[in-house]
Amino acid sequence: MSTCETCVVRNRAICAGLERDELALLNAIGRRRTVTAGESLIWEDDDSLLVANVIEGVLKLTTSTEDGREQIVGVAYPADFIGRPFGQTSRASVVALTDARVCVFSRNDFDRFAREHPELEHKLLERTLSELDRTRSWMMLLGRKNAAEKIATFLLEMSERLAETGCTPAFGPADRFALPFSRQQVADVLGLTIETVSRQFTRLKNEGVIDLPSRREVEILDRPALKALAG
Amino acid sequence: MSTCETCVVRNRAICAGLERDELALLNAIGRRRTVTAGESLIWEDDDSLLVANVIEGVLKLTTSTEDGREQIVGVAYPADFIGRPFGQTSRASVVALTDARVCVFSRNDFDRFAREHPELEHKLLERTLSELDRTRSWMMLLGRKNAAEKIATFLLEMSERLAETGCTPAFGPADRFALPFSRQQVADVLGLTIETVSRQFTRLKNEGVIDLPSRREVEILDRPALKALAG
DNA sequence: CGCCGATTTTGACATCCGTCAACGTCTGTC
DNA sequence: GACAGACGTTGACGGATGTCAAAATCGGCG
Repeated sequence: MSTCETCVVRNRAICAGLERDELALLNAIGRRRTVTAGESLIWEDDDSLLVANVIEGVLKLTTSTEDGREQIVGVAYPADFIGRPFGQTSRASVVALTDARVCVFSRNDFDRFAREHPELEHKLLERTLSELDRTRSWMMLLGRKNAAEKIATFLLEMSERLAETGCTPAFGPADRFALPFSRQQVADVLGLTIETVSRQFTRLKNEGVIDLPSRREVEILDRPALKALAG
Repeated sequence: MSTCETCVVRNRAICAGLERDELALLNAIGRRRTVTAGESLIWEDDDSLLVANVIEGVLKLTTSTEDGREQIVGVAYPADFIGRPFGQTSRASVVALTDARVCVFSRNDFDRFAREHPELEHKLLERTLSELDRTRSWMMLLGRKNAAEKIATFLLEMSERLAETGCTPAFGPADRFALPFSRQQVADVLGLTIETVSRQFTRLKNEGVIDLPSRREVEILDRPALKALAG
C-alpha cells in the first residue's frame, strides 16, 4: 500500500492533487529517508542528483565562499521541495537543522515523472514562484536593513513560519517558539556576525520586547514594537 | 498573421516550443507595448494584473521600505518573463531602465492559457528555477561580500548577461559594454551607497583593472584580476 | 559654443558593525 | 555532581562604509 496515502504533508506538498494511481507511481520512484540534525543531504557543487520533499523537520540551504564565509539562502520546512530539477545544478548545500524526514527521488526519475504530470509541475511552479517572492524580500533585508531591523524581521518571520508548521492549525503567528537555529545560523541567515546577533537579542530582551527563556526559545512580548523595529 | 512568428525572442522566451496554432491563441490574448526609460510597468503593491515577456530592453524589479530605501531585486533582459501569475501578488515594482518593448498579458488570460498548455508552464518553471538560483547567489553577495567584491562580481555578471543579449551570438562575455544602470541604480543592486560605488569604480580604474570611457561605459582590461577580486 | 541641471566624484567625518579576546553558561557524560 | 567542550555573551577597539557637503563633470539645449 502506498505510504504517500498516509503522508502528513500529503495535502500541502507538490504531490497534492495527484490521483491515486499517479501517487502509486510516484511512490514507486521515491523513498523515505531520515536525516539527523547537522547531516548533509546535498553538498555544494556536487551535481546533486537528488530532489526531495520535506516531510518533517527543518533544513537549511547554504552557499559558501572559498574562504569559508557562509550565507543561508533558504530554509525548507515540511511540505517544501528541495533540489534542482531539470538539468541545471545549483550551487547550494542542504543540511538538516533538526532531525528530519524527507521523501527523496533521483533527479532523473523525478524529471521524467514531472514532465508526464502537468498537475505536479504546476504545483512545483506555484511553490517556486512563492519561494522566489520570499527570497526577493529577503534581498531587501540583506541589502538595505540594519542589524536591529534584520533581527526584528527575522523573529517575526520565524513566528509565522513555525506556526504554519505547528500542530495547532494556524491560529495566527506563534508568540512563543523554539528556534531551529543556533546564534551562528541566525547570523548566517541575516548576513551578520554571531556577536551582533547576540547583542541585538539581549538589547530586545532588556527593552522588554522579547523574552529568551532558554538559548533556543523566544517569546514575543510586544509584537507591535517588534513590527515597528522591523521597518 | 501572428506577430509572434517574427518575434526576436521567439526561440528563447517561454513561448518557444508552442505549436503554430497555440502561438496564434497566445498572440490573441497578448499585446505589444513600448515602455520608455524610467517608466513603470508595474507598481509595488498594486495587485498587478499584468504579466509580460521582455522583447527588447532592460527593466528593474525593485522593492522599497516606507522610508524610501530601495533595493533592486531582479533585472529583466530580453526573453525574460515579468510578473506574478497564479493568484499571488508580489510586492515589487517593474521599471524600465532603457526604452523597452514588452509583450503583455492580463494575468487572468495568461493563467488560463498556461494551465491549458503544459509545455508553456514547463518553460516558465525552468525559467523560474534559474531565476531563483541567480537570486540566491545574489543573496550571498548581499549578505557576505564587501564593497570591492560586490563591484567586481557585478561587473563580471553584467559582462556576461549583456553578451547573451547582444547581436553577436555569445562569443563569451563582452569586455566592453554600456551599463544600463546609473551609479545610484548600481548601488541599489548591490546594497551600497552611490558614494561607495563611485569610489570603488575609480579605485578599479586607477589600478588598471577597468577603464571608464564614459559614465555609462565600462571596459574590462584585466579580467583575471577582476575575478580574483570578486572572491 | 556656452550655459544649466543632473549626475558623479571627491573629501572630511561619523557610526555601525566586525574583529579579537575574555568570560559566562549550558548540556551531556562519566 | 563535577568536568569538559560547545555555545553564547560581553567588552574594547578599529575599520569599512554611510552621511553630509562641496566641487567637478557630463550631456542636452538654446
